[in-house]
Amino acid sequence: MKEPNPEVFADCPVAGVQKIVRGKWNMVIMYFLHQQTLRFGELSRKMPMVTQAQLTKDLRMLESYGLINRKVYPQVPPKVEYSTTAMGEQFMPVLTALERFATVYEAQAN
Amino acid sequence: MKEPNPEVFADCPVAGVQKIVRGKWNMVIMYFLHQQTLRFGELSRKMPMVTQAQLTKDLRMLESYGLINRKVYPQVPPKVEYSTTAMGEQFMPVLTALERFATVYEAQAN
DNA sequence: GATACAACTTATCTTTAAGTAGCTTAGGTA
DNA sequence: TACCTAAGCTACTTAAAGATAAGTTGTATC
Repeated sequence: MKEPNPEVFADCPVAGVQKIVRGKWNMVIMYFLHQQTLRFGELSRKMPMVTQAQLTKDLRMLESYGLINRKVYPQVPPKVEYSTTAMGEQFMPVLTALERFATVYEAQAN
Repeated sequence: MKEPNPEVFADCPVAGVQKIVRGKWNMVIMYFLHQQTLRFGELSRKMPMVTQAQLTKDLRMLESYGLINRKVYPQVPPKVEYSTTAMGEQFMPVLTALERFATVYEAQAN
């Protein structure tokens, strides 16, 4: 989003990371994992409105973006822990900014 | 996003404004209108990959959220100007934060 | 032998977002 | 008379995202 003029701005850096922000649950996941490392089940219980299938997809997506870590313990039953990466922490200001805006917005909408 | 614990956080303030961030073109529109007031056609020409129908929808959506103004001049052919509202300006930090993150992200992804 | 556990898959269905194409309006110009 | 303009609207189609429900795995306990 550096170039106001070009007709096609495929080079816009924001375009590349927009998917993170456009996923319905990504922000919530990042919020919880920013607070603490969590197992799949723990996270799932914090977000009961999200199905396991969806949560799996979203976690994989965030992992592929390098925002979260996925640590597997070879056990039975399985144990998998999720945590934010350094890059994931860099993302937090976006969430904070949105949260701040939301607060202002709700206050005005009375 | 204030409450880490509750099972259902429908009261999360972010949920209410998430739609703004989840629209594919809303950020781009806000970016351009933040720079200057623009007519529909001018904006459309800056975003040639967006059809007029879609642009109309998105502008109406942003207007309904109170982020942009729509000023109609009763002329023929019609003239309509779009600009950001005070609330719209409050939204800018979100875009800035995302832009900053995007820059860091692209740099690392090399 | 049946049931339970955690962390998934897989398949299918529904919803939402986005894209495409053509129509409209009212006055001005060729 | 026909065509052009700006800023739409309408109807339709396609694609993407999300939701639902059931099945899988390998131990371990009842």
